Order: sequence, then structure tokens, then C-alpha cells
Amino acid sequence: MIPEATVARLPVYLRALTALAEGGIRTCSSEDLASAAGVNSAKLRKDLSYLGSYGTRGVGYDVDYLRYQIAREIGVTHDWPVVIVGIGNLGHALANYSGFRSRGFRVVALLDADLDRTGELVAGVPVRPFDDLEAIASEHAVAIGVIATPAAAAQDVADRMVAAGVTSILNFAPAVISVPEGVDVRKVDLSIELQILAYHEQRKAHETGREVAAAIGGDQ
Amino acid sequence: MIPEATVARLPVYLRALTALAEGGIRTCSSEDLASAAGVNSAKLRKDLSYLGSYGTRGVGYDVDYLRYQIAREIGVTHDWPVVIVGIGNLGHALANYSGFRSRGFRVVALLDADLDRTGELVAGVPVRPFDDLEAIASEHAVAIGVIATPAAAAQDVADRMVAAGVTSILNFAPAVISVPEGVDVRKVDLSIELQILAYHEQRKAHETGREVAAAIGGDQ
DNA sequence: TTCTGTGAATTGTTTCACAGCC
DNA sequence: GGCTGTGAAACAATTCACAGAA
Repeated sequence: MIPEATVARLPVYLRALTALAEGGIRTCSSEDLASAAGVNSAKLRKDLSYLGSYGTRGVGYDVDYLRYQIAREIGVTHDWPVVIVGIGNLGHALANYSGFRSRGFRVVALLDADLDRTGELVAGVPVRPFDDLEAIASEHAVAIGVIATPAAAAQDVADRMVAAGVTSILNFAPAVISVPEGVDVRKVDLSIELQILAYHEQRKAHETGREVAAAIGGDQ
Repeated sequence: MIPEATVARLPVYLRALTALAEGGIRTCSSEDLASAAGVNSAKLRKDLSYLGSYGTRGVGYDVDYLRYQIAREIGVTHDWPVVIVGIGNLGHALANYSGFRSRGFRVVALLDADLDRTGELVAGVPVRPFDDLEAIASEHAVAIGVIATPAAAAQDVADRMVAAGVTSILNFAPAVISVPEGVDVRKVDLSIELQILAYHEQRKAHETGREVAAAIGGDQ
């Protein structure tokens, strides 16, 4: 059983290893890989230790071998079919995102409730009516769905996805969706990320203010 | 000093409170708010306790009052000016995202290195050359920048942002960027989120396999 | 000697359970 | 009686520090 925090970092290691491999590097130390991934080496080694012993003491890790082991652990040695629902600005961006294709995912359908959009080609894939969801999900055995609709539609879309057999949902809509036991949801929310930054930014401003005040105050 | 895990949830509570307020609800219990935010009530109360005592025992929380207190704590009672660099598909989607405006952020400029894009209007804001970054950042006192460029450009953009006085960066490029002490970076990576789902999906598949095997095996 | 793999210590987060206030 | 606020307990993640393999 791999800790959740480790699972969330494995894709980062995978990407870093791919970058190293593309740079022609065949072997790396935990220090090298950790710095490419933006973590410290103790954490990296601990994380990798949950997968097994894929390194060599005194030497390091074979880049290709470790890359394969992580890809296998994550489950991206084969492609996962994915549907995207909601082809607005964000849906367009997602459909065009080439990183999906190269990292283990294949967009098998783009769905939108607006029938005026039907037939429109986005990244070479035709937009289809949302009602085709069940047919597509069962035809392609889709387990992963992406919601890129407005917040108001998100729960309905999620319900339909679950009914159609989808058991993992990536939700970009700014809404909390509830799903049955056994279905995983991950949420990406742009304005929440910015608000977290704003909080720290505000604290930095206070900090500076205090330092300035202290400097002005001098040694009174 | 508010724990980081709590800080990351405050924006979720803020959004849930806004939804309650829009539904005409003036008072709510920790249970109500927790369920609107998708967390359990003990965690919610513990989180809110770091901000102060803004509830009333036996009654609950005043929605508007708590909303204001959280907004103040996060620092979104006034707007933060933001620049977006990289106006490709994702940059377009971000520029058009209305949640920015309504949640404490104002896009003051869209920048792109491709000069053919200069002047193009996106969501009513003209695209400007990347080299205008310093002028814009100092004119609007921009502290927060968004990177929506390809991975290869991300580090350069981050360096220029930091030099221009930006101290918080939201990075959508699939690359690790390094910044000096005192600069915050948050990363949003679409394919990493999908890979995390894939990991759990794969485990569910194994689990099912085992259950099926056990069922077939019966009580042998 | 170098660098991995990992117990042990530390630090952070969540959950429990109830005292205290309305 | 109902619900918040919070110590204390349980759990999870990170970091330390070093034994041991190459």
C-alpha cells in the first residue's frame, strides 16, 4: 500500500525521468532525480522504496528501467480512454493538450449538451451530444471522465458518468460533486490555487511591513 | 500561524459560503457548511478555529460574517492584479475564466512571446509582447503571475517574472521551475492529475479481479 | 568510498470526544 | 438541548542519520 502523498509524486518522477532520458542520461543518483523533480533526495528515496529496490547502491538508478517501473506502478504502460464533457474554452484547451496523448491517455470523445456544437471538430475529434455518453462509455470501456462544464451542470454530468460506468472523475468545474463509494474524484480549481497564493502574498506583505516598521523604528 | 492544509481549504469554504448566501441562507451549522464544502464537520471546525471564534455555540455561523472573515484572512477583500503569460489554448481559457474576476483577481495583461499575436483581443484584453512584462508589472504592482507557456519556456518566464517583482507564480507548464527564496510557486498539471486517477483506477481493477477470483473460487 | 534503502525521530494533519457557552 | 471550539489521541508524512550493498 503506497501512501497517497507518494502516489501524487510518482507522475512527477516519471516526467523528470522522461526529461533526463531525452537529454541522453542513462543513469542518475537520487540527488539528480530529486532535483529534476523538485523534491529532496531523502523523500525521493523513501518514495521509491515503496515500489521496490530498483536502484544500485553506490551507483544510482537506471533511467529507463526506473521509468518503466514507475509507469507500470501508475498504470500508464497502456493508454486509458477518456471522455471530456463540456467543450467551452477550457474543454477546447484540454482537447488540444498534447500531454494527454503522450502520457497515457487517449481522448475518445468530446461531449457537449449544446447541440449547436455537434459535429464541430476540436483537435480532430468531433463534438457529440452529451446523450451519447452511455454508448461511448460502454463502447470504449471508459473508466475516466473529465468535467469541464459550468458549475451548475457538474453534478448532473457526474451522475450520468457514474451511471455509465465511469469510476474516476477529474473535475474542473468550480463545484463540489458527490459520488458513490468507489468512485474517485480529483478537483482542479484555478481560482482556489490563486487564492492560496494570495494568502501567502498577503502574509509576505505584512512581514515586509513589519520589517519596514522595525527598520524605521530602529533601536528605540 | 495557520497550517498549510487549512489554508488550502479556506477558499473551498469561501466558495461554499457564497453558494449558501446565493441560496438565501443566512445561518448555517458546521455540519451544513462542511457538507457544502465536501469535508467533515470536525475538520471544518478545527480549520475555522485557527481564524478565531466566529461562530455561536448552539446556533452556528452567520454566513455573511464568516464569509467576510475568511475573505479577509485569505486576502481577497480587494482585487489582486494578475498577468498571464502564454496565450495559447490554455491561456485563452484562463483569460476567459470569469471566476477570476469574481474571486479577487483582475487580469491586467496578457503576454505572449509570439509577436504575431500582439494586439489580438482575448476576453477584451489585448495581447502584448512578453517584453512589456517589466513595465506592466511595475505599473500595476503585479505580485502574482500565471505561466501558461510550453514547458521549454517556463523557467525563462519565471526568471523574468521574479526579476520584475512577481513573488507568487501559478505554473500550468509541465515543468519544474526553480525560484529564489521568498517566491511561492504552485503547480497545476493536468496529466499528473489524470495519472493519479489512473493509479487508483488500476488498483480498483486489480481489486475487482481478486474479488471475482474469490467468488469463482467460492469456499474451496 | 559512494549512494541506496530504511528504521527511528520528528513534524504535520485528522479525528475523537467532550467541556463550555448559547 | 444543540452546536461550537479545542485539548488529546491517532494517524500520516517528512526528515534524519546511518547500516549495508556495490
